[in-house]
Amino acid sequence: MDRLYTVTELAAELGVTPRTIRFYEVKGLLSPKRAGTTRVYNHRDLARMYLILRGKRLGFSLADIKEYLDLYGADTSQVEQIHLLLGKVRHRLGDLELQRRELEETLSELREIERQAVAALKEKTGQA
Amino acid sequence: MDRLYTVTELAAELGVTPRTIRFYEVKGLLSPKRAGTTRVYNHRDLARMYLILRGKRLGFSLADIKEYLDLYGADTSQVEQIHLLLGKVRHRLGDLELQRRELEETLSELREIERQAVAALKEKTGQA
DNA sequence: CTGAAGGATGACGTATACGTCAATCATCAT
DNA sequence: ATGATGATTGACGTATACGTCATCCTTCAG
Repeated sequence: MDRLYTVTELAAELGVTPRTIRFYEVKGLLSPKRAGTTRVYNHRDLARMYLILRGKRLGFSLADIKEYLDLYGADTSQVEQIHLLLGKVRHRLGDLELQRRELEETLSELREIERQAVAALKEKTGQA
Repeated sequence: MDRLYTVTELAAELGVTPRTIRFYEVKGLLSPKRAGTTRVYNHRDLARMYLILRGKRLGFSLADIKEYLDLYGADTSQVEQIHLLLGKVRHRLGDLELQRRELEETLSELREIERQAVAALKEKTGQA
């Protein structure tokens, strides 16, 4: 149905403040249509915001995220452009795969701590 | 061999600045011994720094990381303490597992973009 | 027509995570 | 003894990512 949103509505939808959304626009991450001076967001803007927020949860800076967003719908009209895109995509894939490895390590360490805590608990509570 | 380090040496070892390491101390993430007024770091401090830096790469704040570090070697002398620890560990495990899911999503999206780019390239370069 | 609600644009403030610089102090070789 | 080297403690500066007004416009119900 291609709903339209004001900043406030979009913000409410996403659990952020309007200020945040306007800030992202200043930073070049969004560029909504305008009805006069009023910002009007559509489903594409909403989708973009989801990507941005996920990027943030993954610990990326807005600058990183901007580059990442530019990978979607990049210009592939010229072979040169595609090569450039591939380079960037693969670089980012490398970053993410490193992050995943580190995440896995951290997860196992925490699980080990959990295991030890559970064991200690069993002992203390006399469940020999 | 239990080497000892000055701030500068430890910083060089880790690829950060001495300022960073001192800053972490102010924030309560490290507390090296002193020889007079001079900070002296050992292998445990080095290991702690590795954990801190990994935490940063995963996008956590220093405050988060401090809490995380406190999970290692937490006081498990009392059942109550263990329960508290388990709660914190499991909370953090939840966070990390969410992050992993989001990371996987992002990875597949990037791989899809990569796939499309490669396909477009094949077409353009006439490799029908 | 008018006033209240909502949106826009600055401008300034704040927390985090350091960088940079100055002044001081301790130590070690010559 | 001394001066260069390296460490310490402030204090201030900076980039990122917003929060918080204040002020101004527009619009729309009554």
